[in-house]
Amino acid sequence: MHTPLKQHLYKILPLSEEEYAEIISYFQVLTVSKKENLLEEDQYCEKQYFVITGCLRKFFVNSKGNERTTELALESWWITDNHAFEHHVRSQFYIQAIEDSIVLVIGAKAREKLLKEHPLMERYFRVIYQRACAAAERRFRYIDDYSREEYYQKFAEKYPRVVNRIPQKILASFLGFTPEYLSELRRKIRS
Amino acid sequence: MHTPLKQHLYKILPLSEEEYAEIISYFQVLTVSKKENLLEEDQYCEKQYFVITGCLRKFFVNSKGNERTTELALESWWITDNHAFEHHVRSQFYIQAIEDSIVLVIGAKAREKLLKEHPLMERYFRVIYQRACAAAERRFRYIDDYSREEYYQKFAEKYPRVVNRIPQKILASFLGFTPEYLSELRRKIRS
DNA sequence: CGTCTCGTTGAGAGTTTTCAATGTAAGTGG
DNA sequence: CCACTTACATTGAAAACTCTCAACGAGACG
Repeated sequence: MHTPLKQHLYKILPLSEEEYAEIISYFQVLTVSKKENLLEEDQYCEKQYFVITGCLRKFFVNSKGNERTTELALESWWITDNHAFEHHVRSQFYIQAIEDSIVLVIGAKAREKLLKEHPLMERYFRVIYQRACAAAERRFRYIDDYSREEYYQKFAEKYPRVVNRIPQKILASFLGFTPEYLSELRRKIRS
Repeated sequence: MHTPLKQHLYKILPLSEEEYAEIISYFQVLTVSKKENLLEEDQYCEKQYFVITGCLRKFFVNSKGNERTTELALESWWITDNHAFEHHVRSQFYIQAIEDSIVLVIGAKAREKLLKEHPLMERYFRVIYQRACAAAERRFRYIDDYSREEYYQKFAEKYPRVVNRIPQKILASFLGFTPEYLSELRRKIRS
């Protein structure tokens, strides 16, 4: 069950089996079904999630009442509301399962203890966050570089698994436009 | 000269004066004048920068030949192309001084050594990157939540220093629209 | 079989961009 | 310090893009 996290850790850190076993004991397994929320707006975000199987998303409800997806997390991705998590303030986001999923959970206090007891894990999370930053930087670049149509096309080429897996409504809200407009783009591309 | 970094470090880590002195020895001071590039497209990005005084930006040239600014770095901010920096590939970005600036520089190899000799610094960078992620998440939220007009207004309220300090052309390219449209918005708001 | 959500379609309205022209501020060399 | 040059900011009109709204069809699920 913990295998994906184990592999993820080993790719970044040299760990003994013993140390790995101790580290993994800080995590709990959680099963969530489709559409279930792991976090809701106005709640404190005390946890960080690592996706074993399935798919999560982070979204918020905008001023017009529409859901806007800001992040997708597939297998072996971390997800949380980092701002709320670090500063212990209420979240402005929801974290929801797109599919039935299995995730690993670690609470804020447990993570603090983990980092204290196993300083190597500082390196692990440093690398994880550094990569997340790099991904965000490239995403800003993409958004800016391409028209919505090109952006959708590039995304579909690069992540066909994602496009075919998640509802178009969610994909549209992630790419930054309306479902109707996404429909129009798809038709345009088809012909 | 190193004071801003010293304060930044001390806010995150408990350091002895000796350890601080060793750490700081990994950095070099660099003076750049307005419009000077610290990084150019197609170069390898071997360095990471910390702004002491002045202001830097990261931008790229899009398919239409326009400059799009993806990141601004004022005093006590870190900036680099994280993707190119980590993977030792050529960058798609420029890093340029908006004003005459003084920055601290650390190279990729020096940083690896620093992290090895002073594992505490893993924690420092973990926190830095975690905050950068949180900032990126909130930025995605803002972009999605508000119309361009509202986005500009919110930004101007929140960062008046920035708005009054940098050329509108750059501000427009950071906020994601054309300078002409920014002009129009400003007039609209004025009246 | 109903019910609900999701995806599609089309028309009209609102937004943002493009392009070209003008005005203005700032930097440079004499 | 002035004259010159260049880059930046503004304006307006037309074109392009994207959204809203309302309606319909298809599939999922109880």
